[in-house]
Amino acid sequence: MSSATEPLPGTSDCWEPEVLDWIELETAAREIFHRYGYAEVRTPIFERTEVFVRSLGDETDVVQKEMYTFTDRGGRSLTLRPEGTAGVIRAVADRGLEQGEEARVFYFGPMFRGERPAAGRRRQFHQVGVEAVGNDSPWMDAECIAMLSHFLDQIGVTGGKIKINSRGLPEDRPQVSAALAEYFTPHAPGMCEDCQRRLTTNIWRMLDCKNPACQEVAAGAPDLVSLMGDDTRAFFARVCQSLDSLGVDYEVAPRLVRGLDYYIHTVFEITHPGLGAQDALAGGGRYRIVLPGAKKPVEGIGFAAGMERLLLARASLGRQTTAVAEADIAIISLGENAILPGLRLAQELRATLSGLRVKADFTGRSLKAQMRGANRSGARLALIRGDNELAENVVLCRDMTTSEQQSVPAADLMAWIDERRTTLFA
RNA sequence: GUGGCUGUAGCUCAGUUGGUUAGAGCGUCUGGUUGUGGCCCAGAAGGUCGCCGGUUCAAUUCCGGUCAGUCACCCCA
Repeated sequence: MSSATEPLPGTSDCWEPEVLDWIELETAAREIFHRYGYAEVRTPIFERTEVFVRSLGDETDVVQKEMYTFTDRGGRSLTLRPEGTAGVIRAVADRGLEQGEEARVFYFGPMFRGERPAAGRRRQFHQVGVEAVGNDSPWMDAECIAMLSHFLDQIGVTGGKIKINSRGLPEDRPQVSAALAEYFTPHAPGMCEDCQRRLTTNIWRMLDCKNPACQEVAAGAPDLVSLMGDDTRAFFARVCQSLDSLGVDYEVAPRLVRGLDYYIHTVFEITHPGLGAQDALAGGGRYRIVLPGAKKPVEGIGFAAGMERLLLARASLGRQTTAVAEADIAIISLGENAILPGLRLAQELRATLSGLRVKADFTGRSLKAQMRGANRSGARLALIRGDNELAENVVLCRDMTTSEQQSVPAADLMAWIDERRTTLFA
């Protein structure tokens, strides 16, 4: 409403208790990925523009129309990261990998794409991702997908569907594209405008058009993997066999195409019915990236999951966010003389009774008003002092649950609370 | 970037077939005798009816534009 204070389109402010869901998600991600021997990495939120252009591919939609790119004071073109992989690969390359050395890392943080917001799609969104860099093993792909599945189970996002496919190697693509062109060209007049355009611009995309008529045509398209080379087919077969052996539930999706150019071999995606039109929870695959100035490409496997979407999917399963009280102990000071002693008492409590949340009221309002505030804060114990208590050197302790209260000598207060700690703040 | 729907108090929404002081519930604040919360009762505060322009004697109500939200397309997490 008040546009001056509203966050920009596609961005939002996040408050407790939602913040607690995010922390829980991050904690679960750390716990799971550490279990697989991955280490957390934090890379910058902006990079030189070429890092993304070179990695994602200059023809991709992300690069062509979705990046937040700006020129800095030194005249360099910089870009707010639209995804996590490119920056992580740059960081791994910068640190250097010995021959045969692997880097297994995970990350989370904000990503930026200048798209029109929709359900589950924001301009600033957040991803949790992993990258296993410096390997070319199909078993690594299988473990990566299994790890993603494990992570989803752990955070309570059930009901997702894992779809996998192979994009083959660059050398496999000309023959696949040719076969697609041969198949689609005669059907093109009956397909949507987008697909007629894709016939020349991005023929692979014709496979996953959502237009019903196009889907019907695409359903009869040749099997891509069967058109690829022996090694590619063997690689993909190994990935599938490994997943079978691990008991991971997945399906091969011959028409799964992903939008970034760096993918080779295995690509995968997890969709979830609780999400709406943007139904991808997570996506990833094997990639080969050539960084600006690098001689050799870096190969790895990874995925990224949209954190907003993970939370949406979990909410769609009926998972409630648990509201946490603001405070365990409320300190109420009546009259000006009591305010500074109240401030000091709060500090003493925080120092002595670690883990308890203490909120002091310095408004000088009526007892009634301060009690109302204490109640609203969820505090289980109210510590009240006015001139009378100060004169007698006691603190009036009120149990907000039972409404019982008693005067406790100030000198005994810490011990008094500590004794009741488990019953009061269970 | 394109299209559909929406835009009235902090929140959820009524309402005016265009006509003086725009309503409810929830929330907030104060009070219901001296210093006691949650329930109840009473009262109060709080709105340029998103913004700009047009039509009209008169617009929050009609029209246009714009901004924002939302959903969908494109694409992706």
